[in-house]
Amino acid sequence: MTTINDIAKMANVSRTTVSRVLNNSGYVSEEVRKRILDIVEKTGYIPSVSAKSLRTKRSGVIGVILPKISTETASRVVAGINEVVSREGFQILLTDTELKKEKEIEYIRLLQSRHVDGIILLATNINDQLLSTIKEVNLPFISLGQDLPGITSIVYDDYHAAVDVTNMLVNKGHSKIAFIGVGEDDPAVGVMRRKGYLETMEKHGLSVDPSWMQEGNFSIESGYESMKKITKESHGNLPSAIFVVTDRMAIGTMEYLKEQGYNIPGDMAVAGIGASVMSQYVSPSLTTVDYFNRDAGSKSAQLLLDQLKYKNINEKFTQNYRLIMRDSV
Amino acid sequence: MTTINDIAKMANVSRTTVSRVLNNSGYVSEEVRKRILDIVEKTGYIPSVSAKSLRTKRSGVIGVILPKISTETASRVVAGINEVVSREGFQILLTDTELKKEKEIEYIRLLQSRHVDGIILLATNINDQLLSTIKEVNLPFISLGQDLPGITSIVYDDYHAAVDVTNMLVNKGHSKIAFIGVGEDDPAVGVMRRKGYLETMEKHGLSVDPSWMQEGNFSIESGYESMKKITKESHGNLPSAIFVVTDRMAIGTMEYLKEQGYNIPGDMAVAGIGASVMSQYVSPSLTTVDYFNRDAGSKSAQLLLDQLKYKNINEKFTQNYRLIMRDSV
DNA sequence: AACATATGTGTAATCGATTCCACATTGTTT
DNA sequence: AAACAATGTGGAATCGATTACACATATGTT
Repeated sequence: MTTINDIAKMANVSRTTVSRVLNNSGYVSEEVRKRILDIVEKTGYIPSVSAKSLRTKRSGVIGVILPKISTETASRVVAGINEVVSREGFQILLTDTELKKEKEIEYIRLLQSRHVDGIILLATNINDQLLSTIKEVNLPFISLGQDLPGITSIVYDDYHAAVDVTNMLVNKGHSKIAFIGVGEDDPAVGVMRRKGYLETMEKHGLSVDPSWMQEGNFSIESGYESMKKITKESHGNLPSAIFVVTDRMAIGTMEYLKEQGYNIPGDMAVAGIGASVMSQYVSPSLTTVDYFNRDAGSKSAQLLLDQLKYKNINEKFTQNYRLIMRDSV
Repeated sequence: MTTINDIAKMANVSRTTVSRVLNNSGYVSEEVRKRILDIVEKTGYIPSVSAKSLRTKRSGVIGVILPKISTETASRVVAGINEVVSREGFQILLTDTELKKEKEIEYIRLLQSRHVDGIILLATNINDQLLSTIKEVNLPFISLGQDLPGITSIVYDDYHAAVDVTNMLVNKGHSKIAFIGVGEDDPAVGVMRRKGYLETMEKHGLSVDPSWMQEGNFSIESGYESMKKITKESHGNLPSAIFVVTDRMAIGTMEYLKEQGYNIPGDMAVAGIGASVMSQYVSPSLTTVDYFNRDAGSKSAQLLLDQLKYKNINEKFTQNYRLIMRDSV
């Protein structure tokens, strides 16, 4: 490896001067600058990031903590983040909690030790230990998808999206609307979407049979099983529409229905959330909500970079969304 | 930030001793070890990775270069890589070339300057400059998906997969089989899959109308357009089956066919490669080839770690695959 | 008892950059 | 012509770890 000292020697200057050229700081004569740049070019010299970051306390890396790496949402968000940060010469250090809560905290600490310049967390839950860890590491921090108190958060409008979907189903003439959600430890997906559904049903004076509310775990399979449960447990009091809180589970739901010979949307209307590519190509195509994940990713990244440059702002942002009407309703 | 010096002072020892405790090297009395560990625990001290890696030349990070971050293949591969490396305490530094070849080289250099311990590259092409750059950085290196001469590569068996798909279509009674491929600068997807198709057609003595061979760019849209071209340009000599080299393009192909009122597989059989989740849920479900991307990812990671520990092996591995018969054929 | 070996700890050099300070030269202002 | 500012360059400390080497003490072997 060639180092700054090698370059200095070759150019017959001190390493101070080389550093000045490389960082465009201080005075350097045009002649020397050119000489140094030529040598840098020729040797393909690249400064050691470790040395640089040891000295400057900045690494040019931002840490991203994902609940699950191989999901469409995650990869869209990462693409959005990458778009912004790479433009400014930053790199992404990826970590995957595999949906285990303890790991969120563990990875925050780990990223800190790696001197990342900031962290973007896609949390799946909220707890005190998580919050205090975030406070402790004291780094520019963005929460994406969950509203973490005291921390800059950019959240999806889960409540209103759920309200809109439910209203839309009601407006289409449905009064018996079922719901497949996820666990309540996830405030965004588990709590807010369910709340939007329940309150809208109530507002319209529509009753909800207990058997109509099932809980999945984000997988296609769990959507399939939940739908099966509804048909089994509702004893003839079958809903005419179902609101499933994620596209993947909605796909599973549709699979079961199709398998059982139900017509979609004739016998049962289905709506999801997520606007996965798949939702467009299943048949019938799935009515869903687009959360603009990629935009959410770039926005988080932008906010993080802002925090890095200026103050530690603590603000809340709500991402907007769009209901996509398709053939499943 | 607390440093090793702070810990040393608090424990009334030299930083050498602290380092020994932290790295389990050399002799340290049980008493001192305990004293130090207690302090480390209490202060939440984490060693600076920059300092450590400046001194040791190892970072605990492995670099991954992807052609496109938000694809199913990429996220599966990354999941596989992550599974293996995180188990050994390594982190992933992600970069995305956005399908631009120059960036592959640029990122290799960049990862080098970040002192990554190794690199996994998902290349989309091969050229001399790329090869020489890889030689120069002289790091444990794995190429996934392309066979790079002189470099440990783990490749998909594109040729035989294409042969199998084509044979399968022939065995189903098709003799007029079209093909949608990608550009030839991609040796794996562009060249090998086409070769498998052409040679198999030839072996069966089947002719290929020039209009039956189109080229897309991996996008769903380009599959749609290619199919449109085939119907337009074949002047009545329409194929009865089509082999599309990626699932996404195959989905686009099916879209066009369905839109035009063709029956799949009655009027036209369609086969893809990739086993995307989507392929399972479109209708009709798509016959495709499963490349076990996740396994390929973990295998690459495992090989990289092996190289790190032992020698710089230079071997070639061929990943196996599986033809999945579904309803589109 | 003499010597070798094992155990425990510290000193100081080192990794490759950045940056404060000093110093020299040149140009500008009074 | 003296004083001052602007420009250009280098010396040396520094960031926070690792590690070769030296040294002291304890233990074991003949």
